Amino acid sequence: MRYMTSLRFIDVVAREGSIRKAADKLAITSTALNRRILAIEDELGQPLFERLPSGVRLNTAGELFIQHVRSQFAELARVQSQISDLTGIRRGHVRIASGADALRLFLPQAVSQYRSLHPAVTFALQRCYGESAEARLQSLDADIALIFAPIRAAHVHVAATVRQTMHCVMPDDHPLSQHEMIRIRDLAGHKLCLPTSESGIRQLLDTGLLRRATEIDVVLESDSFEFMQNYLRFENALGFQIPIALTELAEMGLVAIPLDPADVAPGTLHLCHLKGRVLPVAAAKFLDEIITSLRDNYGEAVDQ
Amino acid sequence: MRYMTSLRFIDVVAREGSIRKAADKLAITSTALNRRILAIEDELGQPLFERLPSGVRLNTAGELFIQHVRSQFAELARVQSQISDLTGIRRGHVRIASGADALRLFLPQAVSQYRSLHPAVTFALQRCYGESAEARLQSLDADIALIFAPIRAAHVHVAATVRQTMHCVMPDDHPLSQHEMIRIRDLAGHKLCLPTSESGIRQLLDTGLLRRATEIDVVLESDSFEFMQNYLRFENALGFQIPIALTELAEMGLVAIPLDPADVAPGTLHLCHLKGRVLPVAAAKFLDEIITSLRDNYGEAVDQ
DNA sequence: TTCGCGCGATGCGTTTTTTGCATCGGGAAG
DNA sequence: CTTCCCGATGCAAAAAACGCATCGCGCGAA
Repeated sequence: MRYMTSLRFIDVVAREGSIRKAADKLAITSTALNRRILAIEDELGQPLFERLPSGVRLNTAGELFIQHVRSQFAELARVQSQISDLTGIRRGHVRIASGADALRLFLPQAVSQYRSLHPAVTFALQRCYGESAEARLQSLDADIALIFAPIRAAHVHVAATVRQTMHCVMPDDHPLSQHEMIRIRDLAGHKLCLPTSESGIRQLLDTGLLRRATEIDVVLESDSFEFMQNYLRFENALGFQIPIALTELAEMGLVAIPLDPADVAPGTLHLCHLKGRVLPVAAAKFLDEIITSLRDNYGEAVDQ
Repeated sequence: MRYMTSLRFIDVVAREGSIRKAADKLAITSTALNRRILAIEDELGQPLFERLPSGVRLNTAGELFIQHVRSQFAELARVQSQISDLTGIRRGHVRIASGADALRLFLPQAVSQYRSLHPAVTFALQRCYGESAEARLQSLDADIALIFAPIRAAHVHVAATVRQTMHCVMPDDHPLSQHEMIRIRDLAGHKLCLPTSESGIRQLLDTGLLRRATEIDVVLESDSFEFMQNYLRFENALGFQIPIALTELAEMGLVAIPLDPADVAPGTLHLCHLKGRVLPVAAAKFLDEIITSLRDNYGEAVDQ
C-alpha cells in the first residue's frame, strides 16, 4: 500500500541501524530517505532515532512508534485477507517461525495440504530457535510459531501443546537397535551426534545426561538434522530426535527407539501466536488446521 | 499525520456518503478526492464503495476497511500520547460520550480536577443516549462512555457500574416535599415533567408507571434536564432525576426525594470503553480517576 | 596528531505525483 | 423530456518527492 511507504522506510531504517544502508536496500538515495524520516519526526514533534557516528538507533519514543508501525502492517494484512475472503477465494500470506524439528515433515505436509485447498495462500517458513521465534512474533515478522522449548516471554499465547518423547535414532544394525527403550546408561561407549546447544532437544538431553553423569562420547554437533541423520549411517552412531521430526527412517536403514522418560523428560512442543493479536484469516484457519493435525497425529494436543 | 491523509479522506467520504460533499468539507476538489479513492481501491484490488446515483456507500469490504482505518487513527493517537508521556508531561485528547445525567455535575468536576493536574490534556464531551454512545465507541469516535441504560452491544466493555436510585425533584413547598420516600401512587393528581423516551430515566419510569397503571398527568417532556429543573419552580410540578445528576437543589428551592425501589427499579450507570481496545494514556488514567470518584461519591462502583 | 572514512544533514535543479479546471456520461426527480 | 447532481476522466498547472553535490562531524588508523 502506497500510503505506508514512509512507515515501511522507517521500519527498514530501524532494522538496518543506518539510513544509508536502508536507502541502499530500498533502492533510493539516502537523502530522500533521510528527509522522509526528518519529516515524520517533525510531524510527531520529537525524534525517533538517536544519531550516532556509526548510524542511527531507535530511542524510547522510536521503540514505541516502531511497534505501532509493525502492528499497522500486520493489521492491514489481516484486513486485506479478510476482504479477499469475501470473494470466496481465500488469499493471504502466512509466516511461520519454527524449529528445525517441525520443518522436516510435519509442516511440509500441513502447508501442502492447506495449499491444496487454498492455492491463493502463500507461506513463508523461518527456521529459528525458541527465543528468536518469540521475538519474531513480537516484532510481527511471524504470525505463528512452533517452538520445542519452554515459553519465556509473557507476550506469547500458546494455542496448543504436544508432548514429545525423546527418541534415539540409529542404523538398524546398531547394537542398541533391538532395545524397546533406551536408558541413559546404555549410551555409554557409543558414539553420539547431538544438535547444537540452542536446540530444545539438546537442552533436554543435557539435563538428562548431566543428571546421570554418564560418560558420553560426542563425535559430532550440528544444527542440521538432515546432515546428522545421513551421517549416522556411515559412522554407526546415535542421533536424537522427537517424533514430529521422524521421517521415513526405514527406507534409510534407520530405527528410532524411545528414551526412558525417567532419564530424559519428554519435552513440549508449543504452537503459539502473539497474545492479543487478531490473526489474518488465512493464518487463523491454518492454525486451526495444524491444531487438529497435531491432535490427530500426536494425540493430547491441548487448546489453551 | 501526513501519511494518513488518504485514510482520513476515506473516512470523511464514508461519513458524508458523497465524494463531492466530502471534498467540500475537506476543502479540496472532488476530482482529487475521487482519484485518491480510486487509487486506494485499485491498490486493494477491489472497490470499497458502491456508486449510487446519489453518492457512494460502503460495501462489505469497505465496512471492514473503514473499521481498520478508524482503529489506526485511534492507535496512532494512543502511541502519540504514550510518547508524549515520556517527556513527563501528559498530553492527549479524551473523548467522552455521556448521557445528559453525568454531564450536569459529575463530569464537569471530574474533568476539571483532572485538567488541573494535567493541563495539556484536552477533552471532548459528546452528549448522547445509550445506543448511540455504544456506536461511538465502536466507530472510535469516543474513548469512554458513561451510559445510564442497559448495555446492548457485545463489543462494549464495562469498566465500572454504579446503582442509581430514581429521585423525584420538586419545589420545597410542594405537597409531597415532606415525604421520606415517594410511591408511584403518590404521583396521582400531580403534574409531571418527564425526560424524552430515549433517556434511561424515562425508560425506568415508564416501566414503573406501566406496572402500577397509575393515572398520571404529564405536562412537559424535554431532553434538557436544566430546562425541566428550572421549570419545576414555576409550574410547581414534579421532575425525576438520578443522584449523579442532582445539582445544588436547595439554592433553587428544590428538594429530591427517592422513589420507592419497589415501584421504580434502580437503574445502573455504566462506565464503558470498547472491548479489546488499548486506550491512550490520558484516557486510561482519566478512566481510573472517575472509577475512583464514582466509588467515593456513589459507593459500590464495581470493577469488572 | 593528522588523515581518511563513513555517517547524517542540507541547498538546488529535475522528475514524479498530486491537484484543479473543464467536461463527459448516466441515473433520478420534476 | 428536461434539469440537476452524481462520479469518472483528459489535460495543464502546482506541489511534493527525488537525486546530485556538498557540508560538518566523530571515530579509528596511520
